[in-house]
Amino acid sequence: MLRFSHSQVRERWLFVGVSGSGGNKLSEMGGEKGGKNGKTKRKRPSKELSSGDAPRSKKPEKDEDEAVKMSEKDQKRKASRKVKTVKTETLESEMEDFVSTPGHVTVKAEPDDGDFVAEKKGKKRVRESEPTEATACSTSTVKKRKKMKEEKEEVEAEGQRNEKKKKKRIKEPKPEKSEQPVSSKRKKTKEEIEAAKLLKIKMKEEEEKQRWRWWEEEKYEDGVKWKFLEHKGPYFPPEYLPLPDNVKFYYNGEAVQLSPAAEEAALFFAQMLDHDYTTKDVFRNNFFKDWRKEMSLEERMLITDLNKCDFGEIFRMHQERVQARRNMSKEEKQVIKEANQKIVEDYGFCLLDHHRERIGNFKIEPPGLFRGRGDHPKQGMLKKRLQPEDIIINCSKESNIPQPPAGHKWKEVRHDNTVTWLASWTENVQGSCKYIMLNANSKLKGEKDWEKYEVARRLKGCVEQIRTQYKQDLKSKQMSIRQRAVALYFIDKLALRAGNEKEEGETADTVGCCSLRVEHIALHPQLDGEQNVVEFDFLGKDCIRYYNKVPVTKRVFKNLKIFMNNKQGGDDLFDCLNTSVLNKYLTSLMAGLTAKVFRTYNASITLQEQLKELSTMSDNVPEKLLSYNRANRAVAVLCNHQRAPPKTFEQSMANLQAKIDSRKEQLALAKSELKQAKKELVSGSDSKLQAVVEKKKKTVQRCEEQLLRMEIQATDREENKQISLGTSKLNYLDPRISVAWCKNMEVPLEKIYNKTQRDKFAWAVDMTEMDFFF
DNA sequence: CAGGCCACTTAGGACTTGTTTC
DNA sequence: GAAACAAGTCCTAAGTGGCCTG
Repeated sequence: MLRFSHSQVRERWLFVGVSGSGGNKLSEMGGEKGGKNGKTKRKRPSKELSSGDAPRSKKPEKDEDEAVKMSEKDQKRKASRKVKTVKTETLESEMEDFVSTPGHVTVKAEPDDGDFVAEKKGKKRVRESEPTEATACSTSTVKKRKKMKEEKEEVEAEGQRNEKKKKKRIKEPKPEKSEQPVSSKRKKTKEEIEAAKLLKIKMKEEEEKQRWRWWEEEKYEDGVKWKFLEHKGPYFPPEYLPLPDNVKFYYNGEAVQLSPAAEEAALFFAQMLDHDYTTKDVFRNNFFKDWRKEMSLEERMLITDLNKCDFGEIFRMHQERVQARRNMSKEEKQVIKEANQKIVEDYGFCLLDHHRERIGNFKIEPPGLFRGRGDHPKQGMLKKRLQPEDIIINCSKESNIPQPPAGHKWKEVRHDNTVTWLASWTENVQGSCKYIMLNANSKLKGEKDWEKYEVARRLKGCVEQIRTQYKQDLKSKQMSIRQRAVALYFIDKLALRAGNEKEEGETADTVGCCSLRVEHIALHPQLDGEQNVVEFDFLGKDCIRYYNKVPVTKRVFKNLKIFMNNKQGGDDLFDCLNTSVLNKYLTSLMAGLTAKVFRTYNASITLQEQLKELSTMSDNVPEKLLSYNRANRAVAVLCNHQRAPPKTFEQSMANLQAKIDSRKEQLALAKSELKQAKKELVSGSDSKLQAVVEKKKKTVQRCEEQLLRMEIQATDREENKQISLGTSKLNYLDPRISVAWCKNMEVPLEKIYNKTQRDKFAWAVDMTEMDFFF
């Protein structure tokens, strides 16, 4: 069953699972990996993925036979493995075969105009190839435009946002949800409500006034991120509190008093006992190995088998604590909340170029057990407690340098204004760097975000040329160029990620475009009435399964056949290509162009096109919002942004359906009552009866509206079951498209963006006019 | 180039808070 | 006022891609 109504979306973008198994999450796909093969990059033992592993919910446990078969296969694959170096081979026999095939001239699926998709329905993709008004919104233009508008609209001195607010007040007599008075003891008087509203508006205005309008300022010279930076340093988690005396750990049935370090690790494990993780061998083994490192010699001598460990009492204590926290009184919760607010107030902000900016993650990550995603080889390893001695601080020389906690020292204090982080450390599980950085609504993040969309808009100007070129390159004599062309075709058409090389044995086995292996695709000359279908089945970022059946052009199909020739499942599909080569090429075509820009570009352009196609001015607001969500959803499907269906999905859907049904009954009743009233009115017209009719009419109308709203909600929710809209909204969709749409459609921005999102996109909210065009 | 390091963006799930409904 | 549900926030893992060195 399709989760998304594809008919609403152009064929080009959506080839999601015809068979219906498409897009299922497979983050916990089973299958043991073959042995570790040193720390070589890239090549890794492969899993049986493409052979049709069912989604996790349906997947049967692998039996032993299968496991044996697999390891044999793995070994063969390993034997066949070559180290991937980027070669430049000339295609000889294949080339001949390819060029001499007359087929490619008449391929239906590859019209000359370069439109490689839409032909399926005979529908032509309209691509706005004419240049947009201005690709870059320079600050001066912004200012000028703003000024002009202000004059034109005779806005008061405070600027256009106030006007907006006024409009809002008129348009939306209903206060925002959060502004609604608490349904408290006594009803507040109208005046009080009004006063509260005014106060809220005033506070908003105040906030607006304080907002740093960095987008109206000159940019710094290249590489400089700030001129002054001051902060308080990171906030450390509380020290470990040993278990109470009545809670014991047992080994082999006997109570054992553990040393603090070992006990803390035991608690980490016990806390996770109700989680699937603790049943996995890899997790258990990794944990046990690391736990033993924390033990004293005696403990290590005694505790040799995790299966003989009994964490029951610790687990129950933990459960009780969780419960107790839940059962806390309002007052107690309030106290905690206030304490947390104080911490945020103290540590959550920094001073950047004399503006107070919110820090994104000012808290040091607490110790615990590493929870990798999917089949992560390091899951269960102990994530150590960080000390100030592990932390590097970055701030201005002349600033108030943060004090380390008493009795401690920082690892280093540096003053590097070419980076955006305030503190950093090396994490012990993967050995990677971690950073404390600013919030998404900060200048540093916002400016970068804006820049990202400007690069994507520049791509719009030359994308057709690039497409023409890579279609040409499909015929190249050089294998590396052909592979580059096919990879680019996938990246552009399917919005695949670049696919950097990964260190084997260090992370879960996931791939992107350049790291695809032969086993990840299957070629079908004919499938479901389509020709030249490529079936993708692989785990991408975060072990999210990408499953898709895509008709491709004959040339691409043929090339894939060539690439797969004489290779085994575990071999790289693009053995003459990697991301660095690809990106170098892309950058040569356009400054700033890399593989990921295609994702941003295609996501944003899809949103813009979908909005244009789906939404109508005459719709009411809920209908417009449904259209917006559908456009957003088209992007999420394109980018394969999935989520686990909410646990309560079926139930809440059923509830909603029940509500719809009962409302339907109400509507029917109201209608018949109206009919009756009308009849009575005809027989004896008097003003009382007239009033009754009017009243009934209103009831019917209200019922209809409510029903419509609920039905829209049901549709929206059903279509959203396994799709996550947030990721694309936050990372791929140029906010100016949404802002302009809201203005054009007269939809309040609050319906699309919540407070946090409006903050993050403040630059776009402020500068976008109705005529914005991506 | 390869390979490592570094900085930064993108990502889904867990957890918390707010709202609605009974 | 509690339960159910939705929305919003937090958390940190997992990507991308630049740069440097040899």
